[in-house]
Amino acid sequence: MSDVAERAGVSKMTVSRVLAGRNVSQATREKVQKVIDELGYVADAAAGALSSGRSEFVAVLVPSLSSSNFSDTVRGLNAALTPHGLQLLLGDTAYSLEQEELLVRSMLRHQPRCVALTGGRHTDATRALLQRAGIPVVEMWDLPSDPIDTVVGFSNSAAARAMVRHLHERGYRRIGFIAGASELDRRGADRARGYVAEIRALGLGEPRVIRLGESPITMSHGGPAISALLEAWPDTDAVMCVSDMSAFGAIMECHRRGLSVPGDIAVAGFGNFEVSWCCQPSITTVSVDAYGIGRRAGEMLLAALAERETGAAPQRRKAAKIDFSVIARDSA
Amino acid sequence: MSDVAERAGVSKMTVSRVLAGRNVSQATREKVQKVIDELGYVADAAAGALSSGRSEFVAVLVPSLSSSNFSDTVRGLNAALTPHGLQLLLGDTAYSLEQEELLVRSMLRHQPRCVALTGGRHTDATRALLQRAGIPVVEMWDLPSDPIDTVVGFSNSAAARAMVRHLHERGYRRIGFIAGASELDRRGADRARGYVAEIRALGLGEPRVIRLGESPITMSHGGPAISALLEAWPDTDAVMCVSDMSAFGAIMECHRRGLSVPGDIAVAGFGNFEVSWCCQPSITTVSVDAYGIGRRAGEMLLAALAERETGAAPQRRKAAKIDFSVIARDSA
DNA sequence: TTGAAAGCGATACCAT
DNA sequence: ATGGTATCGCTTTCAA
Repeated sequence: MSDVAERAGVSKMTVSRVLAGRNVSQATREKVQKVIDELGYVADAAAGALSSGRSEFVAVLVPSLSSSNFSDTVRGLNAALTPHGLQLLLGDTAYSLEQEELLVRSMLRHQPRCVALTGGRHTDATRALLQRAGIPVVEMWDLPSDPIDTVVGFSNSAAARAMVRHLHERGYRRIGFIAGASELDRRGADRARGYVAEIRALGLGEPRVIRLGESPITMSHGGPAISALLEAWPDTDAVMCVSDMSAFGAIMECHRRGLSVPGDIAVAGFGNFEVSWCCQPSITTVSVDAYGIGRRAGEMLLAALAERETGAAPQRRKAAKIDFSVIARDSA
Repeated sequence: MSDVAERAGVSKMTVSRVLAGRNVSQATREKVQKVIDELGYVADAAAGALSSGRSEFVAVLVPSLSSSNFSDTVRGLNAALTPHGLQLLLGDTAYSLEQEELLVRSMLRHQPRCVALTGGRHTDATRALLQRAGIPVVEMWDLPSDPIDTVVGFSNSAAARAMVRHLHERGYRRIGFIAGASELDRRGADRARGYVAEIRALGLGEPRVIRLGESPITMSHGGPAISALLEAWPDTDAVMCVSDMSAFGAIMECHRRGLSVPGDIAVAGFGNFEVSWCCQPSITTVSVDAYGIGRRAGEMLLAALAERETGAAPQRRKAAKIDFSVIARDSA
């Protein structure tokens, strides 16, 4: 920057102002910009951050980067935040709260302006870290009862219950559920709990739950899972899956077995992924706006940031409830 | 850090050394660590970067975050680099070279240790910026003739030609190709070119190319595309798709039309995505190890970094050719 | 093994 | 509208 200043015959401060786009006369600005371009000068963000005490980072933690719903959420966050000059610092927790804690700690070193987390469960240390950092936090994809700060999500359990009711209304009575094997995926586990609760509420007998495969649940888990389900409860007439991915895998397995969907067995998914409406038969599912969750979360963080900027009284914590809806298609 | 130093009764330097895990006596280390934990102290990475002149960032640019092959590549990079304390700075170029330039410029501000780009084409300004930065660069998913630095990729054109030959060997003679509408996806365009070249080489008549949909090409593009193809050339007996996603969409459309795959028409994909082997019929495709590309790219960057560390003579630029192979399945 | 001082490259703040 | 100076929090370097 000194170089630029010298060559342009101005002070460093003026160069800094040109870069920030603040009160500088047209003539000076052009003169300085010319030198910047000639030299290919790129300002050092670390120095800027140190000096101003604020970075342009937003820490974002998702359970998996290769799961289409979370990458859609990341796109939403990106869309909301990038125009404001913010840079996402992305972390993949692999569905582990410990990994999340590690990543939060590491990201906090970069003094992010705010943090977006997935889910409503975190280690105590994570919460403490975030508390101490004193920056806006948003939790996504869930509705925790004890939020850290703001929330953008929905009740996974309620969404699953809605699907059970849908299947019940369609006349299905012997409904199974295909879940992941571990409790690491809290949202998946919540869906399973919602299924069980509604099955009980409707008096549909004992829940039929198959737990199979590590998160993220993918297409390839669906086949073995529905096989196991039909083995355990051969008279099952409908299957709910924790995700459209496994629903698709389950339907493909039905094709292989010569079972018609929904004729012989109905299959429902969750998430309204692209495959659910491209698949033949199209898959009945719960629609959740993954991109919208990210977008909304981004907007809430921006609002919180703006609030601090203006020194307004810290509003009370907000929770944005995201709508979900059962989309009836061919498969159930 | 001063706080910690004071409370622990040592100097700032000692605290710094504890954090870096360098020559500090066991007793001092424990004493300092205790204070750090008590205070919940988190070192400021920006200050560290400024002082040491080196960050822990790696800039990574992909055309799309919500495309499973690129997110697999990102996972590979992450797996290779994270254990070395490096932090990915992820950018989504939306298949635009201009956007890529913008992101490179913005990321260079953080003084990344190295850069991973997708594809072999970039604006002149991007190349100049990277040149000036003087840090290791890797280009992925392609084999450019004029690489910036190192390369981890394969020839998309050769891969497409291999698939044409496979279909030819299987007896198909009237082979079409489903591509995206724009040239923005260079790798997709290369595949289309490879298809045309091989069709010509084998004397299979005029190429039959349908260009439809913006990148990233998804499942929903496949149905309309194969419809258009069959409208233009009703006697087509095999279709190659630029991606497994569109191949899947095309197959689903065939089901809807009552066409059997591959009986009435064969369909081949590209990428060996999960859907290609879960789908019924399973999809013949070109297998490319997306995760491996990322992993390998990460390792090459680490090697380049280590080289500079030791001050070794800058090796000549390396290009790692990634294998691809045609996987024959049920659909073609 | 530990400490003191200098400085990394920008911005905030106050002057002019 | 522009410039001078202190300073952000750490690491490097050198000394003890």
